[in-house]
Amino acid sequence: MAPEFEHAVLRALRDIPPGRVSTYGTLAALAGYPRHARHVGALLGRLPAELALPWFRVVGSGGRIARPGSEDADYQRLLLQQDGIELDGKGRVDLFRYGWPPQHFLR
DNA sequence: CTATTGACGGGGT
DNA sequence: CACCCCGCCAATA
Repeated sequence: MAPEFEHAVLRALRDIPPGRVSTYGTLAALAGYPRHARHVGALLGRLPAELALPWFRVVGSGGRIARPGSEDADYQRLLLQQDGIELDGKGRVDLFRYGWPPQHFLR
């Protein structure tokens, strides 16, 4: 992918406030690349751990953690909880409550 | 050139 | 919930 894409996505990623989570699709859009959700996932997947970026604040649509069953998924649940985020019984994040950016437009 | 492959997203049954 | 199907788009085979 173009370096510009990666830079824009990482910038949007760093801008997710602690205690909030965004989604692959939303992050792509925020970065200026709508419809590139899959590419955001691919990028996060190959981020060197030493960069210490908040990759764990990104989940799939519906607040689902990616690749259920994987070690990354378990680790992500832990990091999210340490971030002050409560997961529901099925291990999902309530995006209406923690989603970034906020979208609490009722009626 | 076509086919396949994804840390994806929606919609339908 | 389980599947199934389609759209998406860059990289790879």
